Amino acid sequence: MTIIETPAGWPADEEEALAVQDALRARVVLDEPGPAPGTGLVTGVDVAYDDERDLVAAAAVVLDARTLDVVEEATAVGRVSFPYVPGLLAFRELPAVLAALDTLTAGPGLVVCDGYGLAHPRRFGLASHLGVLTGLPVVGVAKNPFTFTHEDPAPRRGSTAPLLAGAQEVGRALRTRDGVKPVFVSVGHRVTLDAACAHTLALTPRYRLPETTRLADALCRRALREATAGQGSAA
DNA sequence: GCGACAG
DNA sequence: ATCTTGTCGC
Repeated sequence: MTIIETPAGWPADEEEALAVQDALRARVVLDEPGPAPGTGLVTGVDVAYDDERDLVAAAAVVLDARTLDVVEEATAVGRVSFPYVPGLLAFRELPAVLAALDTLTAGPGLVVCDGYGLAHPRRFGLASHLGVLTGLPVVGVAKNPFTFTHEDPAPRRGSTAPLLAGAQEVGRALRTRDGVKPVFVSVGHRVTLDAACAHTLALTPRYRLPETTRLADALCRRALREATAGQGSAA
């Protein structure tokens, strides 16, 4: 496991963060199909917090996209560097995620993260931001709707309903299990929405959430526990 | 102005 | 995100 270093020039407040989103938004690539679902590597990333101790832990779990077997794992621990602000989640999560990704031996392949990409107030959510900073293909799979309205998808696995920003489809509510609440998929970088949904379905043979998300979630929580173990909160 | 609001 | 008991169902 590694220690997180906040990237140089990382925004210190909301105003700077908004300016960064404005500057980077144009670098998002939306016209590449991305890797074929079920092939190569897929990497899940997630972050857990201990606000009490001002600690954050990130995990990256690399899977064989065909078998969903774990190929490699990485974690990183450090200090929280930005508060949670809706629309600015990337500034809170990415330093930790980047640190974890940096320690991977193999290329991560396609990255799946919790949260949104294009389906964002300024069309530059966490998944897009991560894609632009790393150059990797990234998709966002969120557990809850953000600010976009949508119809309820049909009850069968695979059914979708568009997330609409006016007339633009910025993402999809995707049913990954029969009769279970959908997940919310959007494009991050270098992947199409169709492919992002196909990847999400390939990663959900059994549960509502992608295996990548489940494994990364479990791993970053464990990393946080281990970082906390034995450490009193003495000042 | 007020409420809603990924993790 | 995180705090938390029991409970319903396969």
